[in-house]
Amino acid sequence: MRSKVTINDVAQIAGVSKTTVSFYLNGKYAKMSDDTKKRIEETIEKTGFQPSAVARSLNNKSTHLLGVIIGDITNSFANQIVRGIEDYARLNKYQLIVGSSDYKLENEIQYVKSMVAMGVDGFIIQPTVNFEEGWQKLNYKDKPIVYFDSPNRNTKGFWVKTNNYEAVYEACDLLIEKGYKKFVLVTADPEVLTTRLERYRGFVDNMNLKQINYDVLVADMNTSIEEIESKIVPLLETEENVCVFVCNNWLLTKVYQALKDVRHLMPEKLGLIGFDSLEWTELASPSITTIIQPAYEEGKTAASILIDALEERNNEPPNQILKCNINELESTNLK
Amino acid sequence: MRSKVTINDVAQIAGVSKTTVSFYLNGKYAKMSDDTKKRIEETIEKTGFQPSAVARSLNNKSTHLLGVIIGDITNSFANQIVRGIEDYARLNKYQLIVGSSDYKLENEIQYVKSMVAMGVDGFIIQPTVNFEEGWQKLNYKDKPIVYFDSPNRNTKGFWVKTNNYEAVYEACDLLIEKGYKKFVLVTADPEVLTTRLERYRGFVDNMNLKQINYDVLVADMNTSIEEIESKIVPLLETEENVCVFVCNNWLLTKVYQALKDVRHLMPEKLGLIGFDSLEWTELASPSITTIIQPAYEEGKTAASILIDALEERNNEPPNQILKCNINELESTNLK
DNA sequence: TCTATTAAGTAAACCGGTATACCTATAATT
DNA sequence: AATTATAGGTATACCGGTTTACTTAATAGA
Repeated sequence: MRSKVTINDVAQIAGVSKTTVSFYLNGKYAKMSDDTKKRIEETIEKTGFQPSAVARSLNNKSTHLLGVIIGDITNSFANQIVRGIEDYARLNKYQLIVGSSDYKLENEIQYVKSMVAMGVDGFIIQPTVNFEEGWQKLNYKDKPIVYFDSPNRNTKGFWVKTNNYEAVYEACDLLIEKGYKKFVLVTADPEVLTTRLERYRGFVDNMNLKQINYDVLVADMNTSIEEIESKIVPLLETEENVCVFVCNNWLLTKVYQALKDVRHLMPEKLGLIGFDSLEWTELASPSITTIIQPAYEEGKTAASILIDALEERNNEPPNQILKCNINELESTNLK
Repeated sequence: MRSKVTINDVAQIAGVSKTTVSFYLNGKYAKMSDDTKKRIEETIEKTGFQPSAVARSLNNKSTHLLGVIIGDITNSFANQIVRGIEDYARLNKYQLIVGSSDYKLENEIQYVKSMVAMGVDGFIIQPTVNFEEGWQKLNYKDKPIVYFDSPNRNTKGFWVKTNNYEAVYEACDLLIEKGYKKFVLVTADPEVLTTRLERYRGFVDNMNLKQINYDVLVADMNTSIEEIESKIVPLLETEENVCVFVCNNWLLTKVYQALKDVRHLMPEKLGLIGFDSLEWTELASPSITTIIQPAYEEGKTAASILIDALEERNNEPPNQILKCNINELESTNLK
């Protein structure tokens, strides 16, 4: 049994050449009588024929496939982005191949290679700092690429980002005004991601300018809760109005646990602010103030930039900076 | 400038026929002198040639692409599953096309169609109740498919599920032993998903057998927090040791909010148990006991079943039931 | 010395579409 | 009546690989 019906089958059954069927498929009805058109239509309906995108791609060069490489799909920020990309892509008849790099260059490169082999039309990537170099070496000159949060100098490179520097800077303004005196920045290695670096700088610049006392605690996935605890809790004995500023979502969870024994001091003696909208930040008591990035919008925007580039619509300046919002809740409500 | 180097370019530069290059690419070195082999190798290295997976797929029929359709990629259970699939797939040189159905049959079908057109080798899907019918109608006899949590009667259909019935049954044993006397089951309509029905039965069977007093509260997305509150809180006046058993993750969030005013009664007068590992359940105070499904493992298992089927390795019986674990935390810690 | 075998390699068909150039019969124009 | 235009349609090359059947020269065996 033939499992798959092809354009040849349709042509034969409808009694026309495959050229005509191809014309029909592409809406080129000019050279076609209404009768022929109807016969083809019926044959397709009857056989359930669906043209092979693979065969199509072979001459088109376009697969209508987008390569999406993010750090980790289980991260809520990342998956909201992906969902944004997906929704926009679907409306424009594109599909997504998705890969998690675990923030490692080698994985990014591996995915880029296999996605190119697969024929993706372009890329959307949340890159690690050295990605640009690796990308240049690969020399895929004709594949457009959109970066998240990491402007690049690549000719064909577009980007979308959020105003990390300003958002953190302004949050610091707010917190200082509220009356917090001593700050602890908790961040993952700022040299790995542009985002982290920008947030770090927004924080440090503001602190230095206003001559506020601060510590920086660099942590990673493997840093234990206890270690974080030991770096923060003792400060509460010697300092007034401490505020902990956590620079990404997965670290916030750790810090929240580390503060277990001193949570009752919030928001007066201890403030806490994090990044991104996690389900629990609003449910916690006290609820946690966070800087919210418009992740879904970022995804949508990235997809629109890429697809516009692919289809050579250049309606608007491509690169965009989206604004973060501060969701002020109880954890920083010092009066 | 030719942007993409093809097998013909390699053949020409290396001074051999493309047949020979193709043999090289596929590791068929039998008909090849060491000298030729080396020349091809060098040419490929120098030109950065990468064979087009699209062209390959056209005769192979295999694209090494898996179609993954889940309810919503932003749901933590779903994205853990996807990550599990991804990791296993990558090791086996498969890539993923991912789509979110929003739990709607029409979207599932739309994705299935476009993924088939794209040439995916098989599917992994978290199906809605009527999916099976829609799938049968499409009649893609040769596309293997793996279902989550919904055994099917489709010849080519494989599945992975968790032991919902047993997990709930055993959790009830534990809670009863702890000393809870009166139970309230909060569930979404059990007739809609197999998963829900199994959990419901595990609960009811145990209660009936041990002749424990229980209520069942059926809620949905639109049920208000107040309504849930009004059904549970009054019980605390008349009953001793009430335990609320919530049967899925999004309902747990609602119930947790509904219990806001009586949370301090936990775990003594009021117990609370939920489903799935939500980030906040461990962070809440008191922390919430949940039954945890091995989502990542489920994804991995699904991928292994599918890929085994595709590569016709039939090492082990394909369908699998994975075990849930109870993560006992403070909310049920009655002694 | 003559035949059989083998090593090394290639021409060409094919996968399922798209696109170009070409064909033919009829209608319209001069 | 002869020429041109047009409607309707097809043959064929091509995209970039894989695979089958075939060729040729060198070597081994009898």
